[in-house]
Amino acid sequence: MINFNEIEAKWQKKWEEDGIYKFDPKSKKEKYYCLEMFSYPSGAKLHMGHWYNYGVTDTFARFKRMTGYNLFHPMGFDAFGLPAENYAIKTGIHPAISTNQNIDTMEGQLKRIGATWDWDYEVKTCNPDYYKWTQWTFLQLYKHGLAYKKDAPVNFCPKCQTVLANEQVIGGECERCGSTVIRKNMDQWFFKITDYAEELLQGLDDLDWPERTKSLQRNWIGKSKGAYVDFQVDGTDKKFTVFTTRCDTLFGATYCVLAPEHELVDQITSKKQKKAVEEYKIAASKQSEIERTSTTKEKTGVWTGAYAINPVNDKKIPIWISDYVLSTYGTGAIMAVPAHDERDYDFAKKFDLEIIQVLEGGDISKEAYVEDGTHINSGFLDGMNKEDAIAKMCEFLEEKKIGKATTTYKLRDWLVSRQRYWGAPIPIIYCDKCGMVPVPEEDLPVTLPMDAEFTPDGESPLKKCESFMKCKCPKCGGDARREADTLDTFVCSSWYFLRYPDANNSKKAFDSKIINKMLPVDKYVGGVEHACMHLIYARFYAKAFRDMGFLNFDEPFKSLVHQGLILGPDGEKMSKSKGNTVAPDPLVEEFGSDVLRGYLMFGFNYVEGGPWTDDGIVSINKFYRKVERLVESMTEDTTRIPEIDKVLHNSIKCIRNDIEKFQFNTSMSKIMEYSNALVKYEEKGIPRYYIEQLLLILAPFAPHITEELWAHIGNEYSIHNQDYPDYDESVLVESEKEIAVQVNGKLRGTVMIHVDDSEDVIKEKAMKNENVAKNIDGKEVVKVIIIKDKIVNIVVK
RNA sequence: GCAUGUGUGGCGGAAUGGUAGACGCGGAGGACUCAAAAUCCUCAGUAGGUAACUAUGUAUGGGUUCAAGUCCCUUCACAUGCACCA
Repeated sequence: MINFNEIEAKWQKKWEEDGIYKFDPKSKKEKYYCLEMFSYPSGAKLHMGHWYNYGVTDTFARFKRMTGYNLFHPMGFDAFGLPAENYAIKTGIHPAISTNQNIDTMEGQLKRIGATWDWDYEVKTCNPDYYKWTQWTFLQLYKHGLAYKKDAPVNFCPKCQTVLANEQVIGGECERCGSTVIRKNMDQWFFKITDYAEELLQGLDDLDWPERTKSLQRNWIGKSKGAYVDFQVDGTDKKFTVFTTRCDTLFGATYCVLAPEHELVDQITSKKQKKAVEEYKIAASKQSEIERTSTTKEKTGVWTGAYAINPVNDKKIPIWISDYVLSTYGTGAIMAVPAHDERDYDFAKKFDLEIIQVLEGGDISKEAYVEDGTHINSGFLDGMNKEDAIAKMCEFLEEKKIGKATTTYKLRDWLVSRQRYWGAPIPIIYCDKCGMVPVPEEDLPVTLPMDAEFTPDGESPLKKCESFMKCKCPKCGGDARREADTLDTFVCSSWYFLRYPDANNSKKAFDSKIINKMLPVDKYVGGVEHACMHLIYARFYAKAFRDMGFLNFDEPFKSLVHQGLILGPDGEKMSKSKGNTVAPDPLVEEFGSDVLRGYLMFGFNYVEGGPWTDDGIVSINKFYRKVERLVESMTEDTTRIPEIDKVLHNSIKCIRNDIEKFQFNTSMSKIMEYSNALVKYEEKGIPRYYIEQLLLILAPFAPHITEELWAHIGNEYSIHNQDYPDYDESVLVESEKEIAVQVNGKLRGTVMIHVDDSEDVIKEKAMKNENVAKNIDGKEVVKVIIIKDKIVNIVVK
């Protein structure tokens, strides 16, 4: 019996020495860029999720390799970030040291998977030779007006002591530590991702991505078509603009609401209302985001004492402020149509404001009518449906120059400043004379100092590091200060897939000629949790750098797959606190890497995942032992066995088809079917050809075992350089076939038919079947449906 | 509330509108063995029947079709995301 661990170590060493998986840029074969999301070296250990992601995807990569592609399959580390820094704060070990230690351990563990990664192209984002180019990408965005600094209300996590991107705030809480995020005004760097909102949305349609992920991104981008409408404040020359998706209901607008933060509030508030308004504003600002946006909360608000003029009927309508209007969406001001909007209805009822019905239907004395209906009480819109009324109203507004059709997005610009140490410094210099000056490209990288004090206190750690902060202005040469914030780690990971194919280029971030040939990534595999962060940022980067002329493509990931989640044996998410984690390492020790990989492929639907079972892995072990036994029964007989040929070719056909769909479980089951067919001939001995085919079809699934057995039967190294078996359709054509016979759609029997049988013959055979005859006896045959090779359905009355 | 996805044996999970439950785990029976392990063979959705077979069955209720796990509509449950988004 083979000792799986021994042979795995042996072959891994040999593969590495021979460099058999090294990418050949000069190859004539078509490239295939297979990429897993790179790993974050926070914990020192690889977990089951890594194995599931990397081990299984490697089988796919190997299959591509054996089917004639020039495989490019790199791996690297997303090495900057908070966890490493927090770990450092706790232990006192410098993040540079702990991160590199973690990377070393993880590399060792990754290598035990026996994957086809080409480590020559490895990328570590915390190395200066990488973040130099991250900084370069920042400068390009800056140069093209896509990076800007702004004093703005931002999400601040009091525990992590840093600002967060919108994408990192989950339900008002910090994505990392769960603290309640507070809002704070700070001077921050942003990337103008909103410039690409429409393109990011449109581009989704053509991507081979899971529907769920596309829907998450669509949702996040949050396109909404509507109109701006200007309202004059009565008795003044001031006006404000509202955003509405239903400008057709303007005749039903009986009041307006401004967000408490709206700039006009102070200017229009009457003396009498001043105190109430001030108090309300203070109360609103004290609330956390969660309290403020709770849907169950009762409506609150205060009248400003001012009136606006409804532009369609010149009616005076009161202007209120309320926290149910958000300053961050639309214009921070709304027109309220209480008859047809639930929120406005609640508000109007509470404060006894007028309600005018402008759409037919419902009973507005009880609740808001939010369905569609014919317009009433709406002047020139009366009798129209929604679409016509919206069009007509937009026309009216534009003609009168008091509004226009527009589109808004929920997507905000990407906030990239972080008041943390372990990240790429932002390459900007502040000079008293010249102002804000970008670091010249030739001065990159702006090196992260190793001796900074990084205990967080709300200030950027780098600010306290004089040796870092002090510099000369690149323009005038005078004394200047550096930007003390670092870049969000998502910036580092927004372009790493562009670096890989040209990873060792010391002159440029990447050579466009190479990148344009090697990208887009053909298959990208990773967790769904990145749907609205990494995956949207990376798309933005590709589009921005296309517009700068660096790239000739704009969608970095043509085809995307999310692996499911491997749960604990109890069906719950694995977690240390629940004590239900299953670590891969001991399993590799016990069964070997091929067996673990095998179970991960066979035991789950890849995109769904599911609970771990120990029995499952044992079954794969059993299966590979069976393969070993079959190999032992090999003979040099050269005869062919038609019965086995049929199973073999069918299996190959199914596997080739299923692997493309990431259906490793069914692929494995087809290999099992084939080996079951061989078992029948085990005692007589199995001809060499069938054993070789077995090893070849299994090779991407169990790379070490098949390599060993391939050598064992005296074949030339390496099995992984062989072509993957193909099938012959003609072998699959059967002269005789059993098909089902139904009577009125119910199965009543089966009959053997011959390929040459005419429909009449098939019909006759079907009718003659004993049980079928019994079921149609005494009834009138209305119709006989014959689907060749599949089924006969006899319809009787 | 909105969006997306999921719902199939004891379990993991299969099924281009065409014989539901492939493959595997677990289970029962048998072969080999002094015995066990390993291995091999057979059985198995559920109910009834010795059996042939019959009924029933893919969350729910309806529909389209000669034929529905699959397509359409209703309801329910679970998961994920967004959420006072005007």
